[in-house]
Amino acid sequence: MEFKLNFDINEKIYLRNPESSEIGKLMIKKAIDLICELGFEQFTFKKLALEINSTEATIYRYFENKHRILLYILNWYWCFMDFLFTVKLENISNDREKLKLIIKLLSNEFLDNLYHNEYNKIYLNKIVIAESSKAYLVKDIIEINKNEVFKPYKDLSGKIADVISLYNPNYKFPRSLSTTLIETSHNQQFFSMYLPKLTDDIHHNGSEFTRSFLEDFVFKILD
Amino acid sequence: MEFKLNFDINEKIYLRNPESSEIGKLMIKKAIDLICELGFEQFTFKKLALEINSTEATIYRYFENKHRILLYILNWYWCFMDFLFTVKLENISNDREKLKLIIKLLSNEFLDNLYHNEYNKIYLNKIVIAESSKAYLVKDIIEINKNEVFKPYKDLSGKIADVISLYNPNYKFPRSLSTTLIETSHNQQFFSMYLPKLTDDIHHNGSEFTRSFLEDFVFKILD
DNA sequence: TTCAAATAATAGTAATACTATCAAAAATAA
DNA sequence: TTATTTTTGATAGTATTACTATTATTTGAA
Repeated sequence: MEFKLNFDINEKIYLRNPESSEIGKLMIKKAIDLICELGFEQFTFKKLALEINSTEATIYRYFENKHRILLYILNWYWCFMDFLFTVKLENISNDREKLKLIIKLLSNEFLDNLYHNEYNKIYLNKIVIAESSKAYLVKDIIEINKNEVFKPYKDLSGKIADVISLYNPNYKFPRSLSTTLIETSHNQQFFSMYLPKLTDDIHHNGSEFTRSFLEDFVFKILD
Repeated sequence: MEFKLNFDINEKIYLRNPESSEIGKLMIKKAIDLICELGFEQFTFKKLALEINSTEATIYRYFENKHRILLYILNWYWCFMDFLFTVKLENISNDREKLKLIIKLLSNEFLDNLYHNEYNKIYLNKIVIAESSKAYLVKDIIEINKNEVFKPYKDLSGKIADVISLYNPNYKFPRSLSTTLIETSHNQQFFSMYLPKLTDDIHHNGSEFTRSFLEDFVFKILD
C-alpha cells in the first residue's frame, strides 16, 4: 500500500498552486529531474516547458521565477523530512537513539520506498546537497525571508535543536549545532563525491561516512 | 610601513594575468566591490566594464567568464589566509593555542590593517561568506577541479587538519573537521546576519559568536 | 449548455553571455 | 628614435535567458 503525501507549501512561494493541476504536478516532477540533471544555473523555464510539452508562459503562471521553483522543491523536502522525523522518532523514547536516527536521516538513509513515489527522492536528495544553499545565498535574502519561505527549514532545525537540548540541557548552542549538522551533512556528502581530499572518506562511501563523522562529533560534543 | 602581498594564482584560472596590468588590477578590485554590492548572480561583465571605464571585450581577454573571476578572488583569499596562518602560528608552540588562533582567523578577526590594502578585506570577507560555495556547487565541478583551482583551499584545509592531528593524533576525521570548521564559520556568520533563528546568536555579534561556538565545538570534539 | 478559467501558440523586449573585427594607443625592442 | 608587437577601446553582432503581452483554443464546473 502506498500513501499520497501532501504538504501545505507556503502560498507566497507560488502564483498558482502546482498541486492544483496535472500540469502543475508534472512541472514539479520534471523540474526535479531537470535541476538534478543540468544543475540549477543551467536549468531554465524554456527547457522545463519543452519537457512538459507546454510553454514558458504556462510555467510563469505558476512561479515568478526559477528561484521560486527551487524554494518550492526545498520546502517540500523539508516538510517531508519533518514528517519522516515525526513518524520515525515517535516510538523511540531514548534521546540518544533519537539523535542517532536524526543523523541517519540527515545522511540520507531514508531512501526506502515507503510513502509517495511521486517525486524521485534520489534526485531530490542530490538537489538538496548541491543546490539548497543557493536558496538562501541570494542578495535579496532579507526580502525573501519576510515571506516565511524558510519556515519549514527553521522548524526542522528547531526540532533537532529540541532533541539536542533534551539530550543535554546544558549545551549552549543547540540551534547552531542543529544547522551545523544539516549543512555539514550536505557538505561532506558533496565533498566526498567531488573533492574527496577535503574529507577523510577514504573508502568513498559518502553517506555512510558522513553518518559516522556526524555521529562521532555530536556525541563528543554532547556527552 | 606597508607590504605588497603577491600570490601566484593558478594560471588556468585566467586567460591573462590581471596582476600584469593596471587595468587588470583595477578589474579585480572593482569586481570585489561589485560582487559584494550586487551579489554574484547580479554581477555582470558589462557592469564591471562600466565601473572600470572599459569594455566587456577587455575583461573577456582576462577571464573566460564571471565564475573564473570569483575563483580568482577566492584563490587570492585562500592564499592570503594561508599566509596569515603561517605568519601568526609560527611563534606559537602550544597546539591548543594554535587551534584557538585558527578559529579566531576563520571567524574573521583578521581584519587588522596590517599588510596590503589593495583589496577591501571587509568586502572580500562578505564574498567568502556569501558566495564561496558557488565556486564549487556547479555542474562541471569535475572538469573544473581537474585544473587544480581548489588547491589553495585544499592546502589551507590540510594545514588546519595537520594542527588538529598534532593536537589529538587519535582523532579520526581531521580533514572533515577542518572543512566543517571553515564552512561552518561561513554558515553561522551568514545565518546570524540573515536567518538568526538558525543560530544561538542572541546578542547579534556574528563573528564573536561564531568564534565561541566553534571553539567550544572543536575542543569538545578533540579533548 | 454555457461561461469562466486555464492553456497553447505566438510575438516581442531587455538583458546576459558571449565572439569578432579593426583602429588607436601603449609598451617594448631594435 | 623609429619600428613592431601587444593591448585596449569602440563597435557590432548572435544566441540565450528572463521575462510580459495578446489572442485563440481547450477544459472543466455550474
